[in-house]
Amino acid sequence: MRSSTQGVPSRPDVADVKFTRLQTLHAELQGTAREIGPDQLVALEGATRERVIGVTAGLLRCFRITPDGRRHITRFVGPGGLVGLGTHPTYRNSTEAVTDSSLIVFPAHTLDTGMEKSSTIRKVVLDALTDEMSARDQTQFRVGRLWADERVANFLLEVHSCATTVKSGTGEIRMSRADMADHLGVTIETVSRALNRFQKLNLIKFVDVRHFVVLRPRDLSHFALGDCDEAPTGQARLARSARSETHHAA
Amino acid sequence: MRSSTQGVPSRPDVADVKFTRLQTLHAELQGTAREIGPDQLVALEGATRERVIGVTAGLLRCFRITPDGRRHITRFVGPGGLVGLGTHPTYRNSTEAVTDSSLIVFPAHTLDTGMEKSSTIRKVVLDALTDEMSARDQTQFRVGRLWADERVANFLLEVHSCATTVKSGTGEIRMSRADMADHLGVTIETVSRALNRFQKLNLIKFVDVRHFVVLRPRDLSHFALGDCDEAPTGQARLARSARSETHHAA
DNA sequence: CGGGACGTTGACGTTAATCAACTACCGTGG
DNA sequence: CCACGGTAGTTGATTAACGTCAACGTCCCG
Repeated sequence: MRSSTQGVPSRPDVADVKFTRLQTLHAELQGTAREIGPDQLVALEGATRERVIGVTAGLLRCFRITPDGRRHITRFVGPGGLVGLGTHPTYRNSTEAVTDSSLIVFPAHTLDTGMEKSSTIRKVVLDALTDEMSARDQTQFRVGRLWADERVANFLLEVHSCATTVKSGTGEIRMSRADMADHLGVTIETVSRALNRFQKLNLIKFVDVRHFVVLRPRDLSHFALGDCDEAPTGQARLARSARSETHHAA
Repeated sequence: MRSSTQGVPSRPDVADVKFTRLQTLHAELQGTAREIGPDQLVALEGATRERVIGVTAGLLRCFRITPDGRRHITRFVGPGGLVGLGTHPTYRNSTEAVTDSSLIVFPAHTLDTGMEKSSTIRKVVLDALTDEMSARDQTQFRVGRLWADERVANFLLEVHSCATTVKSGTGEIRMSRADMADHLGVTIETVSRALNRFQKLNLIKFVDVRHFVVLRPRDLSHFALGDCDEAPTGQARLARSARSETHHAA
């Protein structure tokens, strides 16, 4: 299913590293496999955190819904990702499948005891938590300080770096426009318009509604500050509230 | 300095729990104390993560700056809070003091070895990471799916719950409007207008520019969805993108 | 061929950013 | 003591960004 089945992985990219972690966990703890279909619920916000869930294939979304019906998708969890880590007694987000997905389920207490006994498991869990935190830094920044177009561009690059089909360089958007919108904190219309604007600017090209090719990666990342390979050109505007000087180091 | 010095804490609120954790860590690892003043740098984004920093007094901000000068404050870290946890080799945010602060500094490797040896330290670190993650859920949601006024209200309630002076019920805003703005993803003007609007609506009253009393907590939390004690009244609007039905449980 | 989910596009209205003036509150030095 | 300047905060006018409303297109599955 992945390049790193047994032997040396050819080029250990991020997905491979995460996937190996999950395999390690499975080897040590003997989780139980499980298949689920789109929109099936995996964890409910507020419910007792009885299970930790690993994703081997497919995609999950973690989300919250406000009393008035707004949905916020905290994160998407793909292959190698874990849901339900930490010591909190309940799930802090609901989680459901975006697409058909394969899971490995671990009872939460086996993780707890496993961490006491095995330094391998300790490392895996800490690394996974650290990764999740890094991802949060990125998404929080994206939603917190970028304009709508920039959010979409930034997300697109994330999708592209994670999910590029090996042969063609084609990125796959595995979720609906509504999912993207609820993750990025904008409306579906805004997502749609941003994407089509990018296409008109020849930054990307849509193969179909869910598959795209990045034509001009550099220019696209100018929109996507923070995932930058390069410094931005000049089209970005200047914030007033940033402080110019930073003081003595600790 | 805090209610839980040695004996049983009178009423163990969130701050106390966190503070006790930091004390435990200090007792086990013998960190070194350190005092710093406003705007002094504690950690630099991208630099090697050599130290883990605990806060005993004051307030820190963790932030990123874009190439074009926008600043995003990921989080504020108050007493009991920790900066630099996890296994990532570098800091993922810069950190500096908002106010005069007292720190305890641990070399990162002592945390690593400490977690291998001591299950107490393991628990402390995991709990701290879990707390940080919960806080991220909250801030990400706040910035991701709330209108400007709602963000300010939500943040105000967080400040109020964490930092209320015991005697008077007065909340203290320990950072500037610019800090609030860069955390909430809005401008200083918008923050200012929101606060003054709340005052005109008799939801809060400002003692001075940094101190406020919540006059009508319930009505204020209606603006602040997610931190709600109650369901919202009717002024909030309905999102289209939330799905009505959730499917089978796993 | 009809219905429904999903996506796109356009017209319009609201929100919040921008620009700009102004006030309040320091600390410093005449 | 009061001018002076610098920082922080407020307030108003204007504009840009994006949400809302609505129509329409496309694809899929019956």
